Amino acid sequence: MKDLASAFTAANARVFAKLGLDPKHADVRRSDRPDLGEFQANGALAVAKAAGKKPQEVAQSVAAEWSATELSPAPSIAGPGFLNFKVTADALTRRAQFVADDAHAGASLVEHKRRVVVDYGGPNVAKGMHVGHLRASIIGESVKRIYRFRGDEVWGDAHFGDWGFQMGLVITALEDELGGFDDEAKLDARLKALTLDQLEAIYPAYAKRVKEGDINVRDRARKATAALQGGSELHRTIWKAMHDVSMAAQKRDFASLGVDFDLWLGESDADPLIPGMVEDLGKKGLLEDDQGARILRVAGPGETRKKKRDDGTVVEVESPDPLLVVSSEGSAMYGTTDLATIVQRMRDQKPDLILYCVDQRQADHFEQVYRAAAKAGYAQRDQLEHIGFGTMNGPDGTPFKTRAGGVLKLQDLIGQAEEKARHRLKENEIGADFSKEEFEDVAHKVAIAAIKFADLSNFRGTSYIFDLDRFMSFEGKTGPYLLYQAVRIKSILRKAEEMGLTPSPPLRGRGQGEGGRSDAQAPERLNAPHPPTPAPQGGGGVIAIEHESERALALALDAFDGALRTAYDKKSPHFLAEHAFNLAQAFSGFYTNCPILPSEGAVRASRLALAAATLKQLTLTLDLLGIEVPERM
RNA sequence: GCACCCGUAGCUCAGCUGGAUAGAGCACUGCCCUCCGAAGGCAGGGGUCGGGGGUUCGAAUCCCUUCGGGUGCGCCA
Repeated sequence: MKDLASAFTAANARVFAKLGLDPKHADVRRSDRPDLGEFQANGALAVAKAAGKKPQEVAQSVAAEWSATELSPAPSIAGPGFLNFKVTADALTRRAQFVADDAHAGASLVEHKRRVVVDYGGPNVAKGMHVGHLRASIIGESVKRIYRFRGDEVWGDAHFGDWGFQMGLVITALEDELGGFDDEAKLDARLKALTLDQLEAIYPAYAKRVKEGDINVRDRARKATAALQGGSELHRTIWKAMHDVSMAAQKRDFASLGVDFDLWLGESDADPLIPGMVEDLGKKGLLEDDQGARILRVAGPGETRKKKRDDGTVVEVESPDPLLVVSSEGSAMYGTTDLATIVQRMRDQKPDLILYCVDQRQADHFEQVYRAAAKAGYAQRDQLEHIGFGTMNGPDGTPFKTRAGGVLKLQDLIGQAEEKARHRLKENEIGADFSKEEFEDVAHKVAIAAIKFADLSNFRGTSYIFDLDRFMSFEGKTGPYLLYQAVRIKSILRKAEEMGLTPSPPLRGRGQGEGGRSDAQAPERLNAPHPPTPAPQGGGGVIAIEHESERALALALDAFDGALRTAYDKKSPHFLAEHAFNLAQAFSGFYTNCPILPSEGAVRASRLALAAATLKQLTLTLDLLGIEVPERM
């Protein structure tokens, strides 16, 4: 069953077609003038010009043709030709009942199922997870869930940063620490004792030295990089130890964030494909020698820009810059690895689409890689898409730093949020009767909900200011508020059960007893087959929409599919975050104005069914954002 | 220097394939708990949508220009 806006649009398109008007202007959407109608169509104005008629006349003929539909009475005309619709109680009730009975809460499937790889997270072997990885992980996880939920076949890939110059740099640092790698036993012992904390300390120190012009370190690190990529057994052994210790720590961090991958691959996994790929690129005549390196030009004819050189002179160069495929040291660069990863994915997953959920600042880089892939025939340009996002900033508006100026570790950030959650819970006298385990579990869920919702309620493309106090507030547009609303409904449904009231079908199916599970189960739930037809209606909980607040709630429930489709099309979870908040608010109004348990008979059954449907859809929406709802809080 | 992104209420942000009176949260003011969780609800004040010009019946939205902020620009990833 279609959502109401789609049903209206389809019906309106038929009317347009019948009148000889272009149906593409027939779009009907939720009204932004609720005083005039619940849905609106503005197409009469646009189409009037093309048809050489007056907007008012077009609107009148459309309105006249509409009179017979069951969806709505004939629309009213306002202003120069706006059409305003009000849904019939019948149509709205049917829709609400469908959402209540549907295992997917009214969400539609994609028309054409695609195979999609979502590349996100992007942790770095030599750097622990910090706040910089937060957005990539949170947004990517949500995009992955949204795509999967709509019916695509989806692989999430962590794409570890475990290759390239950074590895050579850390190996060089270790060489200095040990005074060389000649003593095998010493090296072995050192590798066994290696921790991620140590890697985290080593890497920035050496990166800084190179950045400050230590050519000796730079050249040794480049040689070490080339040796690693060249298959040196010593270098591979050291790399493996670093890789393993880092991977274990990263997996723990992802788990606590509620982020999970189908593929735990890294840049290194694409390395075996590089020699063959470089050879192939050479054969295709795409590579050129340039200052000792081999490059692949991706700019089209006439694509140039001006560039300022270090000496101050300005020259005209091609744009985008060529992709540097092989460095003058003979090693593979970032772009080379990314290109090889495309080859690998096309071979293994055969995706129709690869989404890269990576910082917006890398837009130019991906443009180079995508163009190179298209030129080489590895993928079509429109199969590759960069889902860029802005930075998470501190109060000063620049990328988030700790007070000391360093990066904040992910675990410390989560810990801070949990601490605030504990305080808030205690302040509100929640959880006094909880076991320690449940209390900690709730605090963790509240913390994660706060962090994720704050991130996902902003459009991904823009940067936002991180303010933990604001995010952790239990009031307003926050994660904790949404959890509160969901938990409040759970509480009502529990009471209803205690009163011996027959739970309606959706309550049994999903709403109750679903929380408190591990994160690992979330993707599995979303993998559940999407039923092509709604589940049969149960005996209890027949919905009847009477009160104005019930109407508002039903309209909010109906809007889920539209929000989901927009989030999918635009790869922007914030449309779903917005929906979750609207739904929670609509429920709150309903809760205030329409007593559920204190009412009786059919009214109570209907309201219970509405509450259960709301919980189901709210839980599902939050799940698509990667947010878990506790049983109580 | 060139390119891209952003500038909307006191603050944090939506809206931007052009459409009616520009929205939300916080903060502020005032109401509503003998009633299912008030972590709530309702009402109100608050805006030259950075400035200027243009296209259009109609511009926060499209084009040009200007100012302010951010980011990127081959041997890091």
